Amino acid sequence: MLIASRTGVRIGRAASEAVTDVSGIAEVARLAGVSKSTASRALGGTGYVSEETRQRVHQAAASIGYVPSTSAVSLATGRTQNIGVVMPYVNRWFFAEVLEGIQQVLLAQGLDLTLYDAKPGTEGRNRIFEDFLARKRFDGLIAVGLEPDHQELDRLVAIGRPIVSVVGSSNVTTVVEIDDDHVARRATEHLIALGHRDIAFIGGGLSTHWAQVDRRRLDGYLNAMKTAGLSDHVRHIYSDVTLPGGYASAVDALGEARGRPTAIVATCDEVAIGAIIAARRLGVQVPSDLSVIGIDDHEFADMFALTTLRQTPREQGRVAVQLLLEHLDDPTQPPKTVRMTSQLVVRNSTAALDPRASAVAIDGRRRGGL
Amino acid sequence: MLIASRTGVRIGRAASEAVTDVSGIAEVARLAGVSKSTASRALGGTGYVSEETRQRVHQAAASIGYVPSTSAVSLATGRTQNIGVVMPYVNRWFFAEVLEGIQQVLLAQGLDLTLYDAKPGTEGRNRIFEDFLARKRFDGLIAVGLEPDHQELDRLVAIGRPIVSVVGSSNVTTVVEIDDDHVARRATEHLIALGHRDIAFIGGGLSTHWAQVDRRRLDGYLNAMKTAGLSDHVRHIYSDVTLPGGYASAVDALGEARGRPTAIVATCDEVAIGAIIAARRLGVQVPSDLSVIGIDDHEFADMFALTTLRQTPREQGRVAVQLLLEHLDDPTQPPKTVRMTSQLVVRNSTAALDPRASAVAIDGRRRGGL
DNA sequence: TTGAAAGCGCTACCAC
DNA sequence: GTGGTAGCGCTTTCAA
Repeated sequence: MLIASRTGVRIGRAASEAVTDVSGIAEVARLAGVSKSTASRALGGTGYVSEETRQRVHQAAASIGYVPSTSAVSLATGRTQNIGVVMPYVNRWFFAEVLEGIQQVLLAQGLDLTLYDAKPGTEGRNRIFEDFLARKRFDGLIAVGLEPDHQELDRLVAIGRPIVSVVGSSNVTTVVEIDDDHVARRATEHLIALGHRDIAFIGGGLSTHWAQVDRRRLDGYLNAMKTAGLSDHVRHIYSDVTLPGGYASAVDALGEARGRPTAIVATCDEVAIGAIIAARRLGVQVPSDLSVIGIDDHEFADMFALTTLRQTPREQGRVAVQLLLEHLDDPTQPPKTVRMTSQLVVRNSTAALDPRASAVAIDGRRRGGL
Repeated sequence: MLIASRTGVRIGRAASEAVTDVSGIAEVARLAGVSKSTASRALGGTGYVSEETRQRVHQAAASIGYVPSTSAVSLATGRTQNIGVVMPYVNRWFFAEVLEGIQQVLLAQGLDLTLYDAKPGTEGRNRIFEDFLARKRFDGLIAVGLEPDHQELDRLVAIGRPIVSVVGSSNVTTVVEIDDDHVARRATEHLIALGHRDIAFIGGGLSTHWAQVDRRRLDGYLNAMKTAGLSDHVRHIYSDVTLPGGYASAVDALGEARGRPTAIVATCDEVAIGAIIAARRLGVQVPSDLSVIGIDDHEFADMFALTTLRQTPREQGRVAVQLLLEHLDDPTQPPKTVRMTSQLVVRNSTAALDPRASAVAIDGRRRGGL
């Protein structure tokens, strides 16, 4: 096709451009026998147009397959009909799910989605904050798990467009999130209720990005342990917040039977699943030797029979768009925080503590303590 | 805003727009003591401007933090400085990797990325092809594993913008891909060289989307088997092309020792890893009882010691952008096909066939044959 | 209810 | 080298 155009492009080009040229709103107006303004009104649904003209204009538009030029519309109205989405990763379950939720409602609304992949510590991230966002090629912004630093936050505010954060813990923008502290606490309490005492927390620490979320979940774990009088049993296994990260850290931490926790609270399902795979590899039976609980309800959770606290990032994405659109309609609305609920899904990775295992664990602890 | 504007916004509007107005190129020009045209030339880098004026203009621009209006620029130049990316999934390793590769070079080039998530069989996909793409909010398009049907392909061509496909098998657009047939053949040959005869292929079939890629890989497997005189040993285990899909199908297929293949070629690493997890679950030792080879070199491959044929989707994404930009520079270029190489990565999921296992397998086959 | 005309902010052509 | 000026394609007053 392109090859063909090689020989006689001049003509092809000219012709094709002529076709495009001619199919503007002016042509629609001409065909319908009205003025540009009337055509615009008829098409846009704004202002008074007689039903008859409206139909005539619409037919004319349809007949030439009229599609308004987005840049012309944007220039004239100040609206881009486009939403920007900034996130640090797109290759992790949570982020991909949120993105799909966002995309889904944006498509239904006829709005475009411009993606900014702001991976922490990259040159690309700098450029996004320095150059890309300033272009304001969007009517509003959704920031997913961004955790911007001070400077970045300033930039964000400076663009002067409505922003909704998903997992943002921001007091300046509207936020959609779950109560991380509370969720981690419930996860820990589930284990405590099963009789576990030597419960470790795995996650956060190696990676810098999830710091805030991880910190809150760690706090939830610590609070639950403290409340149960188990502060002495607290243990934090540092791990990258990825499946292989959880695997690697768990392989290290679960190697010897002595001192091994009887249960693990993972900062998210990916880490939990990594830990389960590690346990299997080490011959540690889940859940009889080791209980594991996660947070997410990841798409792999079912396959690993993982007990977890379900969150629905896709829904969070949908809600984020909704809030953003509301704000676009009425910019006077103050920022709000929407807390999504989360539900315990019990599968088969957690079980009541085996008395013998307990004895070993307690023994291990004693030895460690002495 | 809209509500407000009805009552008395006139003022608010005017004021706020005035502020925006003032930081346009006209203001830059005024500050630099030159005309708008000169300012434009100085900023755009096009046309003759004395070094001195250029500096003065740039300073003026910097002093007020001038950022050109993208819609105005687009309208005037016909260029959007934006690239559209259409893909059916964003939550699968391959697609996420390609997307990151694309984003990476786009960011470096100062180009925006508009994402269209065209999940097969959804209303959203229809809207993308019917409405969104027709808006041409982009200078070019990258289609990743899209496998459009006839009608969709027509739409694609109709938008009249350059297109590059990643995994597209298209004769109308430029394509970046690996040689799926060849890669699957090499995977199969690796197993044959290790002495395996009962080699099954797992993948494709349940899902419709990957049909073409899967078909090509299946063909590669079939060809290798045929060449080795093993056509009688051919077996296709149908599986969804996901990790849980591979797991579920493998659990079904590997249940009984009799008739169990001694080796598996998976259509991709996700399926391969699913199969490995299933094998472990069933007490089938990998690689002593079962060899598994994949295609991808997925981020989990190392953790499962998976032997695989590496492909680098991120690089494919980068190359796709490069090709697109070249085409944008010189639209007369005919479409081409770029084949990325792929390399065998031997880890520990494949091993030479154990004579005893072979006997059992052959026995099983015999029984099946009678 | 409709049409004329004035921009939206920028580029690019054409004189100077 | 530089400065007018005419659009890019659409929306939106303002009059009619």
